[in-house]
Amino acid sequence: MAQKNVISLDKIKVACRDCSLSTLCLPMGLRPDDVDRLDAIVKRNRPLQRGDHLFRAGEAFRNLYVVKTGAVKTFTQTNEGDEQVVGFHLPGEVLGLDAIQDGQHGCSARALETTAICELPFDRLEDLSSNIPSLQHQMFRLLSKEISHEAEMMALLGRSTAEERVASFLISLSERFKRRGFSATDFFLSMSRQEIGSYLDLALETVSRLFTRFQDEGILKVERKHVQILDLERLNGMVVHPTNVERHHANPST
Amino acid sequence: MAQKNVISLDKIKVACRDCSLSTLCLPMGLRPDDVDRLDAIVKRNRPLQRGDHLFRAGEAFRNLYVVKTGAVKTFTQTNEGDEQVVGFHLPGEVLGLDAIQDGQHGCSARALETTAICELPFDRLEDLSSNIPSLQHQMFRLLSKEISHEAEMMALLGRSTAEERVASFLISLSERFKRRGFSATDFFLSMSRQEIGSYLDLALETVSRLFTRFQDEGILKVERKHVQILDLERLNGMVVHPTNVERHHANPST
DNA sequence: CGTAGCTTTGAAGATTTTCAACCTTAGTGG
DNA sequence: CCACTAAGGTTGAAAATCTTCAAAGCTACG
Repeated sequence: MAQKNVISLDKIKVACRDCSLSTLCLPMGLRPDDVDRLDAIVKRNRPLQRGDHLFRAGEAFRNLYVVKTGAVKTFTQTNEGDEQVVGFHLPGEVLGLDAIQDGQHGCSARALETTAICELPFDRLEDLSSNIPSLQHQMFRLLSKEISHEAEMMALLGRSTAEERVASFLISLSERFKRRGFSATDFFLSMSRQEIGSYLDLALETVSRLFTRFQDEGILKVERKHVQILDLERLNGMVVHPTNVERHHANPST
Repeated sequence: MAQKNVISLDKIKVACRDCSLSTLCLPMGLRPDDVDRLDAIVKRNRPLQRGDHLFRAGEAFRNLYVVKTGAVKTFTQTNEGDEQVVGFHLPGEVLGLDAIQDGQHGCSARALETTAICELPFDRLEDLSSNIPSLQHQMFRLLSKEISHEAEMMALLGRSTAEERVASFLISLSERFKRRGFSATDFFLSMSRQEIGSYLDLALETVSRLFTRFQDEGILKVERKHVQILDLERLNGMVVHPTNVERHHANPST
């Protein structure tokens, strides 16, 4: 036990610097000593292999998880036995936020490839947040960000043709890779066409066909899991963007 | 000023008891004096009329809002000028949680009918949360609940035929009315077919047709905005429910 | 090298949207 | 009090989109 702690204390800091730290702290700085206090509660486990579960629907909620490297999918299963992909989680992104609510995971999470994870015991995170106002603020922002992100996803699933959905999906991946320092135009999909389809509510064949079409149109180069975006502008042009400015058409009440 | 405060102090408590209180406090009790401290920051404005804005996309975020009576829709506008309904908010439900993230509202909110609202200044709520651990916990739960709720919505939009979507929509309304003490089987829709369609990503005609069909099948009685659910069981049977138990089919990794 | 698991592609079928017309209700003003 | 209008709702038919079913190709792994 003691030994494990000694070993992990160093590792923890390293782990924290590149995952929980960037997620929880960077957006609005904590004081260095507060960062250390946060570091101290982070746990880092051995990497997950492709197909390993991070948690399962119905399990008790204890930790938030931050993806360090690799990729994770979250999903539910319907009473008809098939899987519904709820989300894909890339490095720097947090899982488990939906489970705070009732202390139980509402979906399962599995590694799509070899994946390193940081573990944040939620009860300790709450204690810490009580004592560090700026951490509390970060936590609120983190949760809020997740809400915004899902609202965006809904808007995407909401107003979209298959073309728009696949385009949005690729743009989303591109932006998320970019934010974490990877190439925005050349990356590998860690998920199958099936999983993409489940996520976007499209048949896997439709996803495949769209990839092919985008390639024919010179927008992409796709070779199985390897995607290169050749014309990001045209891809962007396919999706309907929400504006922040409300247009004034006759207001029913005034 | 002084007079306004005197007047509002009483009103506030009443307002709080039936909106922010039930949302923020009831799920896991705060101590009575803490409830009073929460009460003290709640503001209550004059009711909104149908069509009035509660906030607009792009505005600075200052407050969370709790619907006391009535109904509110949130929506964005696309660069093509049409409106995308993001959510409907019934009594007891909270708006604005997505805006904590970057201090700016990402969608607009408008009253669908005459609506009373409680206003919670977020900065004061944060201060209070720092000092009242159980309130902080409630806030985390509240945010998490919103995430879960949106994940559910995504799952709904995700794996659904038009029939499932409309059925789920009605079930959702039914449950939310029930939770707040209204009839679960007899209610008025405060939104138009157009708005329902926008929310569910269906043409308004499709929504209308489904209502008609459900009525022909004896599941509903619909007369414009007035809906009666005659066979909730059959309605439930239409939607694919997520299970909490993950089925074991061949695990790709083991 | 063979098999299993993705992926791609084609063609038929189902669902949903679009366009258009018509109906109903509530509100307005003659 | 009634006709008129505007907004929302319903209904039908054609067109577009997406799914399903089926078959075949490709890769990776043992």
